[in-house]
Amino acid sequence: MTKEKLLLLDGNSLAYRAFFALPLLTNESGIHTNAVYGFTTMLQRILEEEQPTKILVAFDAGKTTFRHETYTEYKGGRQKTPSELSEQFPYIRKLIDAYGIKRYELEMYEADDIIGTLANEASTQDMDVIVVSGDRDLTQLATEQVTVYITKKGITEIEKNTPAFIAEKYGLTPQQIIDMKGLMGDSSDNIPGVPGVGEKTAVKLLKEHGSVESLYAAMDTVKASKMKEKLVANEEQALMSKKLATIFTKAPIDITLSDLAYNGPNEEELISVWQELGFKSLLEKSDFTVQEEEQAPFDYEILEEVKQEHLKDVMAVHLELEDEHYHTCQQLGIALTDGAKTMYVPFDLAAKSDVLRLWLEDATKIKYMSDSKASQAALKRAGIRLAGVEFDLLLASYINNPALSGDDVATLAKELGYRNVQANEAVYGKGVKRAIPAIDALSEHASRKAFAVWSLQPKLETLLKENEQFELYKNLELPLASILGEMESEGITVNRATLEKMGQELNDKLIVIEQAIYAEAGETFNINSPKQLGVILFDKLGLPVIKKTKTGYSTAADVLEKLKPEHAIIEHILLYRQLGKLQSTYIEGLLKEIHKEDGKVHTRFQQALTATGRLSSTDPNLQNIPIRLEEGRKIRQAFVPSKEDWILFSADYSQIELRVLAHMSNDKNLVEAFREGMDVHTRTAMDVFHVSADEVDSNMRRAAKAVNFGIVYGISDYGLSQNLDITRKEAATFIEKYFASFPGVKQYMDDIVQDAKFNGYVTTILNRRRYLPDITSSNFNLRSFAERTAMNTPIQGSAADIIKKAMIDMDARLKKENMQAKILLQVHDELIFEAPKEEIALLEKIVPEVMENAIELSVPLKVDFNYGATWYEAK
DNA sequence: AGGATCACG
DNA sequence: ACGTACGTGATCCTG
Repeated sequence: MTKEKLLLLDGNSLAYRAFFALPLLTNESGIHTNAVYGFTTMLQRILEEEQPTKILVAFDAGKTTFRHETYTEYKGGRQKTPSELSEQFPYIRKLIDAYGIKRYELEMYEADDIIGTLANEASTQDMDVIVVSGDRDLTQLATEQVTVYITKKGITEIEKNTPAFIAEKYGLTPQQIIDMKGLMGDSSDNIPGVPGVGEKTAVKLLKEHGSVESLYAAMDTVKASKMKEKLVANEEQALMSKKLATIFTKAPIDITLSDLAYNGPNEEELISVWQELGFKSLLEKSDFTVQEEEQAPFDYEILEEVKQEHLKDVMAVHLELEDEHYHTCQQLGIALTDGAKTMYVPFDLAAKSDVLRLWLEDATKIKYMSDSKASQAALKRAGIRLAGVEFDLLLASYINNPALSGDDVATLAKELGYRNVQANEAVYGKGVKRAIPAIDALSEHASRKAFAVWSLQPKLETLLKENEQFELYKNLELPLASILGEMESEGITVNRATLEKMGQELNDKLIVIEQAIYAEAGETFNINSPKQLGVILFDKLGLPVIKKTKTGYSTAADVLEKLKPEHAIIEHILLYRQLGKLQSTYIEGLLKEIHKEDGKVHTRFQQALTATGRLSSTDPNLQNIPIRLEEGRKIRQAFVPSKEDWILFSADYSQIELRVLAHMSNDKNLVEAFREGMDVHTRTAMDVFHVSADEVDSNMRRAAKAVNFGIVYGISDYGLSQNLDITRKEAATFIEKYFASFPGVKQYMDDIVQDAKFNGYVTTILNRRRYLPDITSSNFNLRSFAERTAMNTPIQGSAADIIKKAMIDMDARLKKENMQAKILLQVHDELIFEAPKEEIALLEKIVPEVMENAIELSVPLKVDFNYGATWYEAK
């Protein structure tokens, strides 16, 4: 075994050094990063050069230490730590944790004392010790075993203080460094020493007498001089100074050397911290991404025929797909494992195997999978109706922590410390080099995934149960996955001809507007380029600059809206933008997504993506089809039922988020408003403006509505002022009046932020969690954002819980009633169905009934509905 | 690849 | 005093 090497870092001192050595760097979110950056580069270098086996970073704990008992002025008169530095300490701690390095601080003691104590302890064992600090005092710890590294010139150079080095430099032993300081003092720590004695004198005296004590013992022999008078006059002060400068090596620490083992960084975590801080150069230099995981050998078999004996009652199953577009991509193969034997079946064989198909369709045969919805949809295309999924790694991992990104098995597994599976990128390649690998690599990759799912199932279920989230996962998300899969596979019919006709008309209009803009600008340019547009508007036409972005002038709609009276071009640009958006995103974009085979679009609902528990929709996104402006709303005319004499039926929750807020805050006034079936915005206006219901005009209601939105988002006066285009002060008054009228809401908002600070997370009605690590950040921006999130997430997330539950109940009810009606889409607070006309009456009864009773709140839920021959008409 | 913009709830 | 509304996805431009 190689000799142990202990690295002891003086966290505070190194952070200070780095801070003052480097210019004030900031990252994208405006946090200063120079101290963290300097600290990191220094740490990287030392790790590389020294290869320590144990590490500790020590920090100073509080302001007072035991030294203050000796001398209350200790470290007095110091400049307060600059806020640009103090805001970096949380990141330094985060970084150290990501490295897997232990850190420690102790009340009443300084980092020096922790380091001294551990260095001392290590010296009793056969261990090399390296101490790193920016503070020269630490050199007193140097021995044959302990080398003290002191940073020089900021942090770029290091001076290695061994006893020999110190002897050469000062002619003193390391212990005499303390005496030296006792005599000369230290202005930065406010240690007085003997006035008039500097380094030279101190060294000379110590060479002659050995120590402060012996110097005073031998004072009689010293020749009378000014210096002697000073020494005599300050004897007590010299002895006290020495005492203050002495590092205490018997601090009552409760860690031992064996706690300090260093096993390398948690790469995921480190990369994420570096990304957060914007350390691009370090990310590029690091070999983390290219580093191949050392793969343990893996045993599996490629089947040439699937036999009954291969298939067990409980197995992990992985359907390997060509890419994430599971409605269109090629299915490559199926891997199966029962933990003992792992098998791979090429998909062409699987598709032909009745044995395998029957097993996959058998709900009593239990399957553990990851992203079962993707598999369900891709199998359906091959005529296989997947059933019996009892575990889904993707969903379990998402419920456990929705912040974790990755959706492939390797990423999910790695987050749980399981590494015997490769990233898709490593097997398929990326960018233009991406290709389906040969059968041996492909089959092993898929097999390892199945095995990973098998291995992680117990662990995740335990984690979920510990957090009381197993119900949410098993009874909500898992069955929902199957329903969403059916919705996606069913798809919604889009009338190509309708879109193409709209596209033609739009195109004609766009050409006219484009010419008008060029004429008004006096030249042609790319209207879609904010940069070029900015030059035209603000430089050439000299319009007033209202807002700027990072990259230049802002030309966003709210800015242009204010510029409307200034120039005729503005209106044209706004119209060009509006129509251009419709053309590119909703006409051309949607046309590209229509499947030739069935004339439908098949979106993918991302079920494990949002931080709040909502779904999202991609390829195409069917959750942001225009509705607010009439021109855009017409796009909905292209969405039609799949069969003749069918209709589209749309049902949406009225004010679900405010109802959730009423329920959770239990605010008397808000609860009463909903129980009495009042218009909540009108009610808010009455309270805020102190008027009666019939005195509320449209402007008052509009303002009240904005306040209600603000409340849901985690209000700020600035945000509200921007939204309503009023002054901050006026906005603040609104908020004040709102809270006076709805004190329960105010109480809830305060409580939820407190809860989040205490727990580190917030929860929804069905116990969905969102962690908010920034809630205790010293960075104002980050903390404020986390606070607003703490207020908003339980509301948005609980609304998501409710509609998800409604979808499950709805699916069951449609089956129970033997209906042909199908749920096609979910748009956060709205469900869209298609059904034969004959079922309209029944839908009108059961849809609101099921949705309104999905979850019982202390206020009623209300559902509005409509139907028609197109989505446009179902309003 | 990231920013700006804009579509939705 | 600090600088903002919460949650998404698609398209276009630019470096």
